Amino acid sequence: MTEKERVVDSSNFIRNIIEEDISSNKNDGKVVTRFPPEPNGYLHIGHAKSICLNFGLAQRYNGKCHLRFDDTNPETEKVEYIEAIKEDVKWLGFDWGDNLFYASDYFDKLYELAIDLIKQGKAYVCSLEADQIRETRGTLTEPGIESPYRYRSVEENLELFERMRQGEFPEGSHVLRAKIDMASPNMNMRDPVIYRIKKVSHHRTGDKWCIYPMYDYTHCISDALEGITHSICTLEFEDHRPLYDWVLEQVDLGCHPQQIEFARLNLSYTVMSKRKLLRLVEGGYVSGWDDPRMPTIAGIRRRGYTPEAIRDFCERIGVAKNNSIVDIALLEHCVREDLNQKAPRVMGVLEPLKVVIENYPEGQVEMVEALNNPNDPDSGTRMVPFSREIYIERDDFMEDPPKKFHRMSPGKEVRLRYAYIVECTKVVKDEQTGEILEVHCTYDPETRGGAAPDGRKVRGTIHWVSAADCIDAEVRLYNNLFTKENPDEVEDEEGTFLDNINPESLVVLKGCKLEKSLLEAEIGKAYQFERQGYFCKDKDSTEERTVFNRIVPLKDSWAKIASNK
RNA sequence: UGGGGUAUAGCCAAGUCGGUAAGGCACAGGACUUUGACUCCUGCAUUCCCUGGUUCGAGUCCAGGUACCCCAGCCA
Repeated sequence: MTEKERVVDSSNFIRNIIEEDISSNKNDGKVVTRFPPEPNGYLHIGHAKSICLNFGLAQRYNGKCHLRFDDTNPETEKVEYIEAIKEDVKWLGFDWGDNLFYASDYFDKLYELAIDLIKQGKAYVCSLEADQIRETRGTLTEPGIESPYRYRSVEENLELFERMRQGEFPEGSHVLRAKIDMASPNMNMRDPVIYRIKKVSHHRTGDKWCIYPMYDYTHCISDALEGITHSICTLEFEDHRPLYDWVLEQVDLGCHPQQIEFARLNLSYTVMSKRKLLRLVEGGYVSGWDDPRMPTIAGIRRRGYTPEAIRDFCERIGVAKNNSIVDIALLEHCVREDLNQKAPRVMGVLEPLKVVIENYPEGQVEMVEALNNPNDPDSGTRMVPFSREIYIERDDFMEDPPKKFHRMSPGKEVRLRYAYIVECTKVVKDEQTGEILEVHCTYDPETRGGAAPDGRKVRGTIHWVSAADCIDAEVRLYNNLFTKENPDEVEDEEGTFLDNINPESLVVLKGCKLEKSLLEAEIGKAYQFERQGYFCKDKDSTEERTVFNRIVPLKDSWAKIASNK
């Protein structure tokens, strides 16, 4: 383990539990976890926390982590999601090996065990309608009322359940319920439904079944069948733990995993629930599940975030039972830290301003040598064309600059990175509007490469691109999707999180001028545009059109100073 | 007014047997700088939700409060 890794290697309560279990030789010292998504949507960074936790624990303790699709509700699930989820888990850098499972693999066994429960008198077919079941469940403060069907004979239950399976009854006419305690203060224990009739075909089992088991019944048994030792889930399942344990005690599979709950991830300035994410997509507020502003794994990947950064982030946020909202700045920090190490540097001008170097020979082009990554001595150099007409960033020129402005302004010297030291001699403006059209400079031929042989100090260094030798691009700048740390905080009662969408979450820049070497950039590969941020080519790029995404901007202490004025 | 949880800095979060508050992010200074980036220094909780109690000693133990989150799907 390197020094850096040790820094973020902090313990958490789950690791403590597992370490105690290992030292007491519980489960023969083995650790088997699982990541159990329902294939009814795309994964987001909250799932990444769970994936990193479960797979990470397995790695750390030489165990295994299964990928298991919790596919018990065919109405909402699709194979398309299964494929997307697998891809996301792989992209994050985890490997389930042979341990790919589906709850639907266990439908036969689950059915068999349900019959067992009936025979034990622990489950019964209830013929109440859905709202009758709801009405008799009681409230948070009042106990429920027992179903009139609660004491049906074992024979009758067996027969009815079999007929449910055969498809003899319409949806909603009967369910199988566990017989526990209608007066339990825990609502989950008030004779929960464990099987319901759904006459829909399943994406894996086809039309074999028309009854499907419920989560509470399925999940614990699936865990036990797979020999899971630690079944880690989020806080809202804490109330379900007694039911998890109850089911396993009744069926006795010789394995009783321990359910442990932790707090799900919330991030500032974004939303994480499947429902809200779906609304953003369906309402056209974003371009799709992989819109680079989305906190989905697909969005994050397209944006250019790296799996390494995500894993580091998940390590740093820790694991606890506290409801919390993590500052998105931490995620961005992790992305910058990772990209700073590996992203090749390049020059790109986002909002171009033409500069003419008056004393530079017309038509001359010379190649200047630039470092690919000053922070990585092994990254080598590249040659960048320089000529009489170049573009610089509009922000890097001010006709009448404030005190600490170290960039280009009339009469002041500034360095063009890797090229020459220049001095602004003239500003050309539109006579009508006063807009600055171009700037003229002279260069000092003695300063090739940017060094001053006489040792004179030049504070500012700016990036540039040769006008005749650059590519035109569209650059998409992304900002927080919402204007509020907590998007659910709305002004008036009628409002929703959608009212807090940041109108500047996407800013499209056209006519950006990029260093020619970017022509061959592969989609998704991160580059640092020096002094700007990290960018990657977007999949929307074509032969005719180059599109880059801004992954994350560089920190900008000048912007802070300037905005304080 | 039932049950289950959680409270340590602006945001995360560690804190085993009670021994005198880790770390990261953010923020603020400074150094360095051919990226106002990076890196490097420095600062940032006399106090752990509150009130009592036990103790030589309490974030840790005890008692009583308070605040917030979750639960009444034939969703997971």
